[in-house]
Amino acid sequence: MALEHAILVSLLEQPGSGYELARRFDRSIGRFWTATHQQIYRVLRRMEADGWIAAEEVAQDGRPDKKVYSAAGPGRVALSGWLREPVEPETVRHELAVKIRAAAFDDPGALVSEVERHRESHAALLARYLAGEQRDFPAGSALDARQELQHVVLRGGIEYERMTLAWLDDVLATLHRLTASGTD
Amino acid sequence: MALEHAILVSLLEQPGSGYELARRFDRSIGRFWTATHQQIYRVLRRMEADGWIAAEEVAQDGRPDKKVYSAAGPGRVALSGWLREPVEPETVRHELAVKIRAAAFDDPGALVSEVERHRESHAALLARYLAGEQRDFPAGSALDARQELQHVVLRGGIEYERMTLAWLDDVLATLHRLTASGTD
DNA sequence: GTTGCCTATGCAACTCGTTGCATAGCAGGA
DNA sequence: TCCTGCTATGCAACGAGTTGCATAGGCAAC
Repeated sequence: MALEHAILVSLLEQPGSGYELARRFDRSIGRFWTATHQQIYRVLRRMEADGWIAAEEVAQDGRPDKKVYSAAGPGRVALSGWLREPVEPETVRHELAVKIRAAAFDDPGALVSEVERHRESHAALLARYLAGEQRDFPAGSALDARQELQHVVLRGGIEYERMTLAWLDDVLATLHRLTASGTD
Repeated sequence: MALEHAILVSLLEQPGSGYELARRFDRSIGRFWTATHQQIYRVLRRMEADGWIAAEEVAQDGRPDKKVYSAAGPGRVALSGWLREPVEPETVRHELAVKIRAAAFDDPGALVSEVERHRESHAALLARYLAGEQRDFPAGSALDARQELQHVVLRGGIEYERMTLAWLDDVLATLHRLTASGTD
């Protein structure tokens, strides 16, 4: 229900085509709102029909034409209204937590490599976040409102990854303890 | 795609009816996997048809009859196989983060009360987690494998809430800084 | 020179998840 | 007495999200 709003924010930050948006959703925006190109194209058409965004056909040489969208007045009004609505409770889907509880009825050791893979990918993500922070928000630089808000969201991502890494270490230690005593 | 597995884990921990499962998904399991009673009933029927679970009709007095489900052999096998598969990447839906970035194109002050409401509900959840931890896992008690794994999942929830509270304070401070300088 | 990848958009079919409603007996309070 | 709420299950319709496939030109590598 809020993909429209995520797209609007992205188009306000920078106009772009459906394809470009899909790539953004693979990178920056996708950190907190995922979407495939199918969803994006479909929602873009609906948003254009509703007047939330305006499209401009752009011919390119050596590449297919593209439709560049940008946020229109009604879109900004809709975003403003949405901002003032309370957020609906998020639906949680924490598969690893389910697996950890499931491991009690199977071999806890079977989860170790899985958790280690998670640990690696979260460590890599943290490194990327930290590099992005140094690049975009170097210490002591003056930031405008938009940058301040982007930075606080990024700090949230960084703290989330740090917390997750520490927890995964805790999980690994627990699994090792259980398999060590299980094979005694 | 993994609601089946979450239900299986819950039934292995304790057999129960669809209604009872729905209530568990409002409480413990629902912390990391949400589901409505509609989803649960539909999936239960499919799982029974696939032989993953077995149902037993239980007559009650003063209450409607219920069907009590428990995990069957094929269900345990399926769970074991699933445990050994890599988890698919989770789809992230972090509405508040989208709103924070959206606030750059509107009034950041409009978000303050929303973030404060979030803060309160996360503080309440943390308190419940900590109370549950003291109740179920008092310091120095000997735990079996199942309890150890439940505890490490709970510790994850606790650390997540702590991290989130600290971040929400960071968000509030940022919003206040922006509105203070904005109205100068 | 053919194979594979990138840009760019889209259809069709499907599954998953949500919402509203229905049934039905019992318990408790206004 | 009527209204509300709880236990217990379910149908029907809809909307959101996923998956597979299609088109179509250009580019680079082998």
